[in-house]
Amino acid sequence: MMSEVATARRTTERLAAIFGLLGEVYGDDVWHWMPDYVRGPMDVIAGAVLVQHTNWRNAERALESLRAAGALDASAMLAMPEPALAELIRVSGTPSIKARRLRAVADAIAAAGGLEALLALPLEELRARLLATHGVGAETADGIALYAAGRRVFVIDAYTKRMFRRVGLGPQGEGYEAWRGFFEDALPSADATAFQRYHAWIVLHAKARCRARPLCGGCPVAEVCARVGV
DNA sequence: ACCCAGGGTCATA
DNA sequence: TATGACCATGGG
Repeated sequence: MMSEVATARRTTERLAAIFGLLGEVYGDDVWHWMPDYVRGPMDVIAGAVLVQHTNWRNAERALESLRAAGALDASAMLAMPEPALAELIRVSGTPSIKARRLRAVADAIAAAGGLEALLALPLEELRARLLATHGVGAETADGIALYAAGRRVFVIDAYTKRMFRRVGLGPQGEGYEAWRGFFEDALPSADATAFQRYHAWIVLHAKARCRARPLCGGCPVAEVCARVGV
């Protein structure tokens, strides 16, 4: 029986090996997966809401629609009737729901005294405010904290859980906080920029035709799957 | 004609 | 804590 310390070290080594290989395949350009039209923090925040249960293609169309209407801005969203906002983002699906959520986020921004003020809050305060916002759950909140505020937060999504469970890694339970803590604790030397890359790589890898047989042969990056010991 | 997509809320047990 | 209905559009 390995000691707890040895097990933890082994976990860290395996994670380092996996992310090292993913890095070889996908490169260090974090923003490669998040296209050019994402120009700033507000784009990231609005995009995080718009992409919920929707593909990026449609989320980006909705984002461009907002930008073209001058509505990619908290005060502009609050000044607009909700149905009008919904119409702008219809293409991303569930328009009335997302319009309400965008306005809730805009409220949170205004309450904090502006976007920069919100993003500058201490991490725990930032997470708490985001989580208290209608339409913002754990994943969306952490996505904002990581990519808009540049905080050291490991974003957990369905891809991450599936992929790492497949290789026998992960926390005891399946709860969001357990998963987040697992990566943050097991990767002590990784900073916020590294976490941005890691999450991007996981998404890219999961979308690389690994859906049928995740992390095994048959996908374009099977070498990664093979070399991490699946 | 299905099925899914980078979720979250709300109700239920 | 955990499961299910619901939202609603575009692409495969």
